[in-house]
Amino acid sequence: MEASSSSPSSPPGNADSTFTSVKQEINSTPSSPSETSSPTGHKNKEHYVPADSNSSSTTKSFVPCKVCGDKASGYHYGVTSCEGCKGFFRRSIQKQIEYRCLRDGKCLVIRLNRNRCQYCRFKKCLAVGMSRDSVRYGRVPKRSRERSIEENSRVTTSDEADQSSRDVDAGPSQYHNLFLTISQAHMTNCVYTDEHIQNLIENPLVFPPSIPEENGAASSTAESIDKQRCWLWQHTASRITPSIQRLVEFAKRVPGFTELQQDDQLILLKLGFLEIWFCHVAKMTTETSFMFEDGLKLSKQQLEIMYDVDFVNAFLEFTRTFNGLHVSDEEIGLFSAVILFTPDRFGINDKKKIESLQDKLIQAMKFQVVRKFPEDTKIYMGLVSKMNDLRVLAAKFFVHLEWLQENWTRVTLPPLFAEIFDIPKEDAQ
Amino acid sequence: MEASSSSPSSPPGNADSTFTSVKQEINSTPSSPSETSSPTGHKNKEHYVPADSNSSSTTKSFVPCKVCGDKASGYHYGVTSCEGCKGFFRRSIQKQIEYRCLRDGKCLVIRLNRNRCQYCRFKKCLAVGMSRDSVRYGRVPKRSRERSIEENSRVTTSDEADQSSRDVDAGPSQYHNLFLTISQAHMTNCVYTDEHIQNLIENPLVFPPSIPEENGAASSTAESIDKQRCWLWQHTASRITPSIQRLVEFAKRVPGFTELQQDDQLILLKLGFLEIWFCHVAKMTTETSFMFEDGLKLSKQQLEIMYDVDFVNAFLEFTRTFNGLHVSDEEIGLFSAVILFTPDRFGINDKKKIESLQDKLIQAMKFQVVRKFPEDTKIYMGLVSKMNDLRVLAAKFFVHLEWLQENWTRVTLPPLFAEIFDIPKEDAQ
DNA sequence: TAAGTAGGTCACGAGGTCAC
DNA sequence: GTGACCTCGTGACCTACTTA
Repeated sequence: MEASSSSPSSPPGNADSTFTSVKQEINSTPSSPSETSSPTGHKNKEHYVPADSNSSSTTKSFVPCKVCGDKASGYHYGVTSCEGCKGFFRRSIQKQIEYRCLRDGKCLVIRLNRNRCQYCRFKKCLAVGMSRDSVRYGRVPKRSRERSIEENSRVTTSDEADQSSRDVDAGPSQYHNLFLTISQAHMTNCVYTDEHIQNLIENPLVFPPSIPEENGAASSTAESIDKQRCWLWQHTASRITPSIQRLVEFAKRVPGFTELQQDDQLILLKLGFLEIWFCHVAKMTTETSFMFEDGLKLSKQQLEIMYDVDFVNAFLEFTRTFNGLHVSDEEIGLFSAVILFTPDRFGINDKKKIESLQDKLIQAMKFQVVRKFPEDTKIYMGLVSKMNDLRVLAAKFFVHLEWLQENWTRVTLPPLFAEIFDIPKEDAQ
Repeated sequence: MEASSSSPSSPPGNADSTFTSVKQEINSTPSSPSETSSPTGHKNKEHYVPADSNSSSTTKSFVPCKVCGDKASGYHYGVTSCEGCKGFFRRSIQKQIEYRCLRDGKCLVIRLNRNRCQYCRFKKCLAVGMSRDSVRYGRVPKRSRERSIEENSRVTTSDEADQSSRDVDAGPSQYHNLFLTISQAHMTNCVYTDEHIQNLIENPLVFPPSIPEENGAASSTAESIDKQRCWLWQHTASRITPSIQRLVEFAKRVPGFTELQQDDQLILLKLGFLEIWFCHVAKMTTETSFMFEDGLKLSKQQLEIMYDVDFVNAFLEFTRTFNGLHVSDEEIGLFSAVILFTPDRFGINDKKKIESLQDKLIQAMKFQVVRKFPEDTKIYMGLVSKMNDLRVLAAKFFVHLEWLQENWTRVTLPPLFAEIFDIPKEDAQ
């Protein structure tokens, strides 16, 4: 029950011979960021491969736009950016348009909403260093390779094009940059954001006729309970798996992650996923029910069938207190990154590096939260204390996985899901 | 307080054993001119070392393109020029393209904007003497060395290859050439130009939570004031330092500077920097605030914490009147050169030479300003009178440096900053 | 032969276009 | 107004050629 102990899940050990699905996720570029939820239908020039992808992974290297996180088409006005932001910036400076923000001038600019506020989009363009002065004509010098590598490992969004003076200052503005980068990565990849869930259509899970429903009080046979459990896990697994994929995409955009050795990347993802997922789905949870990203709703009773009363109570208690902190989506993103970079996961090699990265993230989170509520460090402290709760909760969850590890033949599990939770697979050759 | 007296700063004395950072700045070629602010990513052939750097300094010899000031790659079409201008000129004469200027045909051609007006770029190419007739093939004769030296000391931009008829005229056109050379150097290196600052994102400095803000009137403890002062100097120093570097780059491109003995170069930079910096940042200053090149904004109250009411008032008064002269960026550049070549700085050896160089600069400035407003010598006189104000202002600033000289352990100061303001350093071996 | 440049090459990005 | 696609100018490198 002590939080500092490592997760009960089995260590990845020889990470080279296993976890093929997770590795695939890490190494392959996503078809498009969250293409699942929005069809922008990219067909950009594929020639923009600045890093040449020798940075431990990412073979095809998806390069995000510094402004909105969409797929960058090249280096425009001094900044790696997409066709959209390039065109928008060009029009803005050509016509010298004055924009105005209808809100507080702090809109988060991501692909999904980049057209909602021109003021904040243009502001972001400038913030990341777009400028007519920074245009680069002609062939790219060979050192672009080194530059992109170095750029990747730098823990900041500021492009190499902008004033070095900004780099001198390792303080607040760096933290804010880090916050923006991670917010963007989170908002692009997570589907449990306020925006995504506001228009959900509830869809309570009902058992099929083949599985007798326990509407009475007494008639619950052990057999029907077991069938229900299968049914519940089936649905749960198919909905957890996309979240794993998205976490991988998120992780790849957290500065420093792709520079870790691949074994460590795997361990962080494998042992961090659940804790992060709990944070994301907290807002989907009420006293009596839990809802997935697609509106599928499980009642508290159904949850208790899957797990047990003890876990469900612990889970509901966590979500209740976590929701009580009133953390914004952006902050949840930053917090997710902090959890991801937990240095003392079992089996980690380069603990030091992860520790220092987490340190930066924690500083950024502290800075962000304290800036928002200067009078009140309660939220920051609350988040920190939640890190322990999450470990405990995840440990409890892992216990219930034992049922799956025994009954894996009765549920069709996506490979990625099976791998991350150490569940045997069909083709165990 | 008398303007003719030397600055209270300690004289450089044995310049050989100290000021290593400043010397490094002087002697080393910049990775690229103002690469800090723009990533044109140069990696030209390094073999272009025409002067072989025996001119007192410049060991690696950055040679600017006569057309745009970018790093020259050699001698093309009779002119020391960069790959860009070489290719541009070749294409222009090959295709016999007729260009047109969308403005008044007087665009300043510097690296940052050389692609914005082909007409003015081509005009500049011709003006500096580019021609198909002037091509030089094959190995460079030994006399190149003498030529480069002579070329450097000549106070003109006109290349040695161009029509000698132009050289006969030592009057107005020479001043205009000097003006163009210095404008180019200034626009390339200074970040406080209109173009750079037009799209700044304001970023008011806020004290971190660890430093209690004095929002009330009475509760300002001496201790918190002191902490605030540290914080303010920290930010200021990290932003002043790049300006010092840029001034060195600027100075190296003012005709005659690199021919001075190194001790004199150091003294001019050391004692001239502040005055020049005040001129550059004047436009960033309003009645109530001051802004750095990256948008970081200090309130008048914060300035008064750093310095005192007297200095802040003097500074604001200077900026107010200086801004009232409505001097253009190019003219600020020329004025900066005039201030740089102040002959009566403490410790100067070759006063005569500096005097004669400053004389030329003053003539050029007068010529330039009077040409612009023929009916009105007020601006010229205004500038001249500002030279005294600047000395007084700098003297007042130096007094406040005493605080830093005592508290240097509490602020992390860049070596260059520490050196130019005589602040003790960690490794005082 | 060695040093050094004109001209060619082609990866790239600015700016324009137009269906949406 | 937006952004996928297009055209064309740009300039980092390269080769061929010139001259000491």
